[in-house]
Order: sequence, then structure tokens, then C-alpha cells
Amino acid sequence: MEILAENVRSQMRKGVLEYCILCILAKKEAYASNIIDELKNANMIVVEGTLYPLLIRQKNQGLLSYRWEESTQGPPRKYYCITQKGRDQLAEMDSAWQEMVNAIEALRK
Amino acid sequence: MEILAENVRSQMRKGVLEYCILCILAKKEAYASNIIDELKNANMIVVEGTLYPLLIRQKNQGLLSYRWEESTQGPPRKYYCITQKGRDQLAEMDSAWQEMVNAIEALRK
DNA sequence: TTTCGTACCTTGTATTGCAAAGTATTGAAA
DNA sequence: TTTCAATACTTTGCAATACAAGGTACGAAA
Repeated sequence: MEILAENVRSQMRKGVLEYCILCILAKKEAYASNIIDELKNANMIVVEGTLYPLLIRQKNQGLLSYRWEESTQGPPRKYYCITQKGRDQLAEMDSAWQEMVNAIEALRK
Repeated sequence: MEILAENVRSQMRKGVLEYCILCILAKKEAYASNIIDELKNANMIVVEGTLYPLLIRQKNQGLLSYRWEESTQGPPRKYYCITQKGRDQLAEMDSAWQEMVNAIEALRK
């Protein structure tokens, strides 16, 4: 992938990543590496330096909570799960996303 | 619309506005007010201070060109139109956008 | 001349995603 | 025991974005 094209994708991702994280955690709790893998599967690659501050931000907003869990291998993991407030926000984002998809479709036709 | 919801939408727009502008100019040339009106119709509100720097940036990248046209009322208008390079970029963005729509759909199901 | 409406442009700010580097814990190899 | 690699979490500095707010320029009407 050329640099230009990658930049286009990177810019488009802005603001959508929060939505993606809530989508993932709405299905089941997960820790950072799980989330990165899920995003990778969906071709929405992010790196740790992007994800961690985002998780912290969403936790501070009350959208997520977390618990520590020991790992059989390596240090303990911070498992995040979505709160009720997070689910409310997710519903809001569903609607915002759908609106944007419709808007683009209207412009593109 | 509450402030929070508006902020969600604003963040999601990041990186998509360039795409919208190319979509609009791919159909016909237009000057800033035309473009703002079209975006407003699609519920993708932007203000002048957002649009002008964006048009200038895209022009400097060779994606757009413009010509001056006298107006019967008020100062002359800068009519922008898309270049071949702009159409190439638009195709790139179509693909990037579709990828993102698919990615979200995969995460959301 | 002054005022109003239209159009274009610039500056400063908050927020975002990212690269890069750092800290900490664990278990296994030397 | 000590060292090392793997895993996980965190922080810092940077470039890019959208926006609010203000400024400049032109022409027509009062």
C-alpha cells in the first residue's frame, strides 16, 4: 500500500476508533491485545500507543470499567468491559455512524 | 441535539470531509457556498473556516483547480473543479471508505 | 459616504492517531 | 542466582484535523 493511500485510511479512521472499541467490548470483555487482534481482523489496524490512551479516556468517561486478571504467562492483564453508560454511548454512535453512511451515499450517487 | 452527541458526530467526520468535497466536485464545479449547501443537505455541516483551508490544501495537492467568475451580486467567486489526479484520489477514497464500512459492519454483527 | 451582504482567508485551540521510548512483571535459560 | 526474552501497560512528542472567531475585499443600495 502506498503511503498516500495509507494516510487516507488513517485520516478516515479518526473518530471511528472509539466506536470500534465499544463495538468489540459490547460483545465480550477483553484486554488490549485482544482488542488489537479484533481490529486487525477487521482491517482497522491500530498500535498500542493509539489504543491505550483511548481505553484510558473511555474509562475516565465512565464508558468502560476494568478488572485485573492474572495471566499464566506474563504480567497480569487489564480486562475492560463496557458499562451501561458505554452502551448508551454506543447506541448514540450507531446512529451517528448510520447517518454518516447515508450522507456519503447521498453525495456519491 | 445534545452537545455530547454532536461531538461524536464531529469526531467521526474527521478525515471524511476531503472525501465529501471530492464527491461533490466530481459531479459539477462549485464555489464554497455551493459546497457548504450540499454538505448541509447531507447533514454534514461544516463552516467556512473548515472548508477554505481544505479547498486550498486540495488545490495545492493538485486534486482541484479553480477559475474566477464574476458574480452579479457581490465579489467574484472561486469556482473549483476536480482534476484527473483528484479523480484518482477519489477512487482511492471510495475504496478506503468501503473498506471502513465493511470493517464496522463486521465488528457490529 | 456609509452600510449591508457576499465571498474569501487567517489565526489560535482542542482533539485525534501514531511512532517511539520507557516501565513493570513473569518465567525460562544461562 | 542472574540474565534475558516475552508480555503488558504507560507516557511523550508530533503532525493532522475541525472549528470558532476574527479579518479583508468587493459591490450595491440607502
